[in-house]
Amino acid sequence: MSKRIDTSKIERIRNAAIEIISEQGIHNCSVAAIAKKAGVSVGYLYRHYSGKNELINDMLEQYFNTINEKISSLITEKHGVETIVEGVIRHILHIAQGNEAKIKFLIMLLNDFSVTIRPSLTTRVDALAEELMVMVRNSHHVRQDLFPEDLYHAMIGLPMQYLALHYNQIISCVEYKEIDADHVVAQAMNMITIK
Amino acid sequence: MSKRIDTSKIERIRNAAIEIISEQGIHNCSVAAIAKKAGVSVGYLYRHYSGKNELINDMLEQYFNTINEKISSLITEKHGVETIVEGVIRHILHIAQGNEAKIKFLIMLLNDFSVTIRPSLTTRVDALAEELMVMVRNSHHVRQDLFPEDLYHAMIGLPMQYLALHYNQIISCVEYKEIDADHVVAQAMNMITIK
Amino acid sequence: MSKRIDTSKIERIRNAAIEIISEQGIHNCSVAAIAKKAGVSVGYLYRHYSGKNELINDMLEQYFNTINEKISSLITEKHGVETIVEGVIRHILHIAQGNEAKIKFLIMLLNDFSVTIRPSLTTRVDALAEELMVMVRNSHHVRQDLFPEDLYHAMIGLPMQYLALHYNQIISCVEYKEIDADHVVAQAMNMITIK
Amino acid sequence: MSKRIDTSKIERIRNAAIEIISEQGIHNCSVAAIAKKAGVSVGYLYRHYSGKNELINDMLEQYFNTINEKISSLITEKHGVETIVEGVIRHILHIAQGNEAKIKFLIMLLNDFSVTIRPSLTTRVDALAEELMVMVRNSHHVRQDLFPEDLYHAMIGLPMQYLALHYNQIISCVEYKEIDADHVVAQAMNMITIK
DNA sequence: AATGAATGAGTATTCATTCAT
DNA sequence: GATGAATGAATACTCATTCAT
Repeated sequence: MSKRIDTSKIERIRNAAIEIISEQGIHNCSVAAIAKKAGVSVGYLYRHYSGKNELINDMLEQYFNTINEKISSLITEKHGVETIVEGVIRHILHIAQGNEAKIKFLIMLLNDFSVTIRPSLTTRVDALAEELMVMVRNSHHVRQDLFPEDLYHAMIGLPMQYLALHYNQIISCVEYKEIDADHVVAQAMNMITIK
Repeated sequence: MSKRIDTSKIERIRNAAIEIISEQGIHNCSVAAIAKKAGVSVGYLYRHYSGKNELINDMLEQYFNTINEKISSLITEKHGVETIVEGVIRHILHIAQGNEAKIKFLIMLLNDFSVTIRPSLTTRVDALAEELMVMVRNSHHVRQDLFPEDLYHAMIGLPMQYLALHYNQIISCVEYKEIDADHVVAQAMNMITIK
Repeated sequence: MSKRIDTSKIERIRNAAIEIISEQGIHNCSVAAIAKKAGVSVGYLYRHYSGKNELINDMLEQYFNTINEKISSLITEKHGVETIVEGVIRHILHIAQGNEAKIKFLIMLLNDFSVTIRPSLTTRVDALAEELMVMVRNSHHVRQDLFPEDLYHAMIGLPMQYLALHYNQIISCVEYKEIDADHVVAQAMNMITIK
Repeated sequence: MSKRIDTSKIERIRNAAIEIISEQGIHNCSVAAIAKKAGVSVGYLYRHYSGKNELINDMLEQYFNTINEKISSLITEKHGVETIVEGVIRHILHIAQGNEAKIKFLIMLLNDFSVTIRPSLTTRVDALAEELMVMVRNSHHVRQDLFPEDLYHAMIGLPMQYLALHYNQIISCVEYKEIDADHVVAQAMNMITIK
């Protein structure tokens, strides 16, 4: 083996970070704790990230980009807006089933206004939103008064909202029920399609 | 005046706290900074709250309860579900205009899963949800397949989502546009009313 | 007793700092070690100094100023240049006898060019130098080609040089001999008086 | 060429080290920074020096020895004490003009009492001092009450003192003036010659 | 009751040193 | 021989909490 960056270590760092953050919040998540959980030295972490902030921002960008890639691939596959929205919602709920921490991390960070989102991420989201808006204009079943943000809410905000409620339990009756993907998709459709 | 707890001091503490937290996040908000901004001694703060956590939880409960009270009063006024949903949305967006920090604080805390929501709050929300569900069942215009959480999302989650996007700027084009309350209300209606 | 800044604690911090620094150097002198040696908490230290740098700079200024004050008082007492130079030399050697660490600290700091000397200190030294230069011009026994820096070297640099050699032992034969104040004074006189 | 230690690399390491140390102090000079500036791997550095301390001590010895060699060669050339003292002073000031870092490094280290000077250096200095003292005893123009340390101060301490004041700017008026070698030599002569 | 001085555990980050390649 | 990735102890500094006044 040549001396090469051990990607599994980086992966372990990321996993450790989202697990700790999703359970204990950004504050209460120390670099030392991440390193320990990842089975990596603190110094190693700092050789790959310039600091805690960069690590978190990188992860936010990377994980959000998995959603962006899903959107991208659905666009490439020539699906219609409705199918794309449905696909993204199911994708997000699917991730949540396999890796609760990942989605918790995303929801927490997107709603922590002390975190500054990188321009590179915004740019990418903007570009996708624009592509989708073009499709909207060519679609008969989709409301024509939609804004890019409406698509964002239908595809991403809505499923995340359902998940957040599931996690924070502010309505207790939701507790152990699985989230019904069909139901969330139906609500999203209500938001974007013509009655 | 009798020797009573000086509510104005408590109020100042709360206001100082949400302002600092909404701007800099929970972890960059020190108790000393809150006390200083509130013009109160650190010791005073600790005589009324057992610690930083209790202060934050108290505030979360109190501020969320202003929304609950709005719902309660609308129910008392014998409005229908749709009117209530609309009223709550407009209420939230109205608060946001007058006191951005308050809503930012609520959004941040409701999406920080390291914060444990007090049973007393959950109980209250559950009770209101149940009352609303009863109204749903008696309403012809409202979907009968709704769950309590759907009402929550329509009334509270949705406007907060619009605000969050406004604050975190993950779609940049939303930047300086004011949030259109009518549009948010319309989307909420799409979610809960029969087409 | 009223709540007042405990000056003895500050004094203990300073003493701890010069002792550690004079023995182990600026690097190798940690804030924690200073606090521990002073019998004070780290937090206490930080309530009085904005950081390690400020502490060190403050001490440098304060200790150098004890020399400045000596010069000042000798000027006020209407002594001639030669008497002043002699007085300052004896003062420095006297301090060294009672508190080796203090002088070691001063010598180390004045010769560590990574330490930036505060303008307030420079200003004071400049002013005293100017006063002395006026006296020089009115004195018949003193060389007229002297620069302010020559006075500095005669009064301060020279005794400190003798002490430094005593401490660093680069000439071993000096080792246990006491520094002969008369000898140092004589050398200083050779530098400033007319043959 | 045979497999021999690559002296140019060692030289580069030393040059890198004094440059960084003279600008930023010992404690802000990391081994990694030295190696990088020298274009050498950290591991290479450690194959030749047992650690940072040894590197610094070696450099101190080597650079101080360039002065010793100057003294030695002047002795060999049969110069008198006065000529030797003058020669050394001019040598030091000359080095300072061409390589400020080298002299700064020497001054800093000689006045940092946490640095232990190696016996090998002390021995050499003592030997030279003894040789010079013999010359002193045979010279009519030179004071007979001089100690070895007086010679040290006249030759080495004094010019370094002038340079230190130039670097630390504790008297600001010295700022941009070049150091006048003749003046320093004259002061040294005042210290060692009979009036 | 009210204050804010004092504490010290906890944090992010750096860097001398080692050692597998 | 050379390298530089990896380590983890050490450091400056912060801040929730306590308690004497």
